[in-house]
Amino acid sequence: MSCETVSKRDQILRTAWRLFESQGYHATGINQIIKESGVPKGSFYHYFPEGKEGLAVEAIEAISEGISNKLDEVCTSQDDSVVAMAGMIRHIAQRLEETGYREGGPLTTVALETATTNERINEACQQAYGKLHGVLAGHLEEDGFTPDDAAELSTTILAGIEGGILFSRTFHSTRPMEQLARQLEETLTRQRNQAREQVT
Amino acid sequence: MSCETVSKRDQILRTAWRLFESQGYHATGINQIIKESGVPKGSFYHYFPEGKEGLAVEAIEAISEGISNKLDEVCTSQDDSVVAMAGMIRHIAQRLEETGYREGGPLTTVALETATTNERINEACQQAYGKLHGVLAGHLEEDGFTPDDAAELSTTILAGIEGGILFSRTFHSTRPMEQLARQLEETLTRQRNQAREQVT
DNA sequence: GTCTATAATACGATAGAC
DNA sequence: GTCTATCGTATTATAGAC
Repeated sequence: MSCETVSKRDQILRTAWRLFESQGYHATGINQIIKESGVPKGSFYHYFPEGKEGLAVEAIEAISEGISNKLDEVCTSQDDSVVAMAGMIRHIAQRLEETGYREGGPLTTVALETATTNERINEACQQAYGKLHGVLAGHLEEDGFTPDDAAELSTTILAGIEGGILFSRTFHSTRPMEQLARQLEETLTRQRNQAREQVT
Repeated sequence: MSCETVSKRDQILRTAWRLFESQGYHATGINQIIKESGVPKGSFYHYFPEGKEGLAVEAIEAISEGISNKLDEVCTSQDDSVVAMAGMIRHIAQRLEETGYREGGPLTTVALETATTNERINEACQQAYGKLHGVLAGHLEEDGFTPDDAAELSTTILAGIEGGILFSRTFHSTRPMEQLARQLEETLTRQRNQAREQVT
């Protein structure tokens, strides 16, 4: 049977994703993943013959797809990409709060843990963040920023968000994310208006 | 003998600090720490009866002291705190590059790994980041920002730096940190000038 | 394809000789 | 105070029955 309502493979992937997000890569063991997903160990290695590392790479790719689509969706539904960004940040803050500050930054911890210690996972993280950066920069361009400014701003914005996630998780508070949203909204709006003036 | 040129205790602390910084908390084992610091296992548990967790807390406290002093020093030596911040960011970028993107964000990874899974270490991280935030906010106030603005800006700046460290480490490039420095310099200078105008 | 039992190894921590 | 040998218990991964 290669198909069910939710395949066992997806069940493993989902559980792993959640655990990597809340605990990090090294603190999450295969035993915990199979226990919480209710899948026997043998099946796990049948679906993921490359073990924990292969699982992590696939989980990151799935996460990447999900959050890039989400970001694109939010930015498209709002004609003002700056307002959309602030909304996105507040949305993450809400998710952080709801989960007891365990979930809300799906890649942050794993990316840092593996940046210089696991080449395959690091590559997956680079692709994931690269994709996010591309989506955001694209929307900023559509919104009046020059390509160079949009690219540089995207980096700064994403860095702010990742750092905000770090602080909100560390202090168990949505405040850092809220302050970030307000600051970005203010700064970016001014910066964009300036950019638009130069064009006309 | 409780005193040498560099006590064994400090040697352990230093090695642990470096390994936690580059690999994270969970990926760093006691065995590796004692091996690289050249201290027998028995001695380790003599000096750190609370084991790995106690060691981490002490390492974070030592790190906190070091980077807060460094930040204070840099901000004091420069009469313009905004320029000082940009210099600080470029200094971190240089250290990241020199160490192959292994060192440069001493707390970032550990803080995320333990945010919701280890209360003692999380508290140590809160204190460390709180101290940094206080130092930075103080200098921004001296530099013309209102207390409220200074506090909120400090959060945003530190978040940007932590996120910048994440991206520079992930992409093995100083570019994210360089872009961040430029953006902050520009944005903060404008914001400060506006704040000063409102006073007069 | 599915699952259990187990291998091989590493972990943090300790006991006890010196 | 200093160090070695070792204890349980984790870990990832596999072998082999069904």
